[in-house]
Amino acid sequence: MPELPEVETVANGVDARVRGRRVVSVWTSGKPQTFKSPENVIAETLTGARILRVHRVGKTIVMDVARSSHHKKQVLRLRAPRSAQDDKSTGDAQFLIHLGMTGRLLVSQPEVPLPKHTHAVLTLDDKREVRFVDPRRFGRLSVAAESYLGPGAEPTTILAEEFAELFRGRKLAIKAALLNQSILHGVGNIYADESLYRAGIRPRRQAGRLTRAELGRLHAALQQVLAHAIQLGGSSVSDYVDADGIRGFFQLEHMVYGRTGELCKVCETPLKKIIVGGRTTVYCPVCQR
DNA sequence: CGTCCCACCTGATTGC
DNA sequence: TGCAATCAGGTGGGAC
Repeated sequence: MPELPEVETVANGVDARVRGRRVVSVWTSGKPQTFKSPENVIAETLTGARILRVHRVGKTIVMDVARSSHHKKQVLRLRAPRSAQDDKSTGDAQFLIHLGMTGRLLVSQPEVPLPKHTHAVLTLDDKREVRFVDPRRFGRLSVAAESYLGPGAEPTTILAEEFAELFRGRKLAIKAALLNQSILHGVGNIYADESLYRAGIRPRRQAGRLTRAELGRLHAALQQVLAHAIQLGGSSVSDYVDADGIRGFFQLEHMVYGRTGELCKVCETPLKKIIVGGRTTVYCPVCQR
């Protein structure tokens, strides 16, 4: 379920429900590849911690927590070697949740049965549970001591000049560049195709060869599409739901994604499907040049 | 280093 | 109905 608008919707929903609560216990599934930090480190970092807020960086959900001083000592003792930097740390930490393709982060009453493929449960001081559920197990959980910023630029706030600069000299296709999280973070297959359509640019065009005008259109289209999708709670393509179990509505606004062979809503030409950057890509051969 | 490609998983849908 | 093939919102590591 996971591009920037969906991740932001989930993060905001979880934030509204759990901000200020304390984590009293942590359970993890033991499926090794789900955990980027060792499971015991995740459990020990979060147990007893207060949730300060939940937000989004790129496609990653970030839960800021404050640990008690007693607990902080325990966790730091596990990390060797210790540095002076660690000793000066505030005792705050972050729980990072990447949803992969099928991950969900849910806040549930304890009597609601655990869904199949649940990989982590944080029990809160009011008995409710934050649950991470992920059938395909492409999602990842970790904890970090420092504030996580992510590798790429933030698409919702980047200025047009800086945006254009990201693609200078790049030989890869513009669609592949949009998907590359170390260039720009948060954009995935849906919003790459939708923004390229709205900007009138073919997905296979070399990123470094786009004109300044085209990059200006792409910057504007991408920001509009992301803002509109966030407003509608994201796109529910199959089973994506927010923290309340409610589907998004941006899928009703899709012009190309998932519409292979259907007619372009502007010129009525059949939409074409190609593979770019290893991903299915749909575009209008007439409207996109 | 930049770019490309495939493996990593389960489940839903399609096609024979 | 049954079973195999195909496809899916994403990455990360290895090859070139």
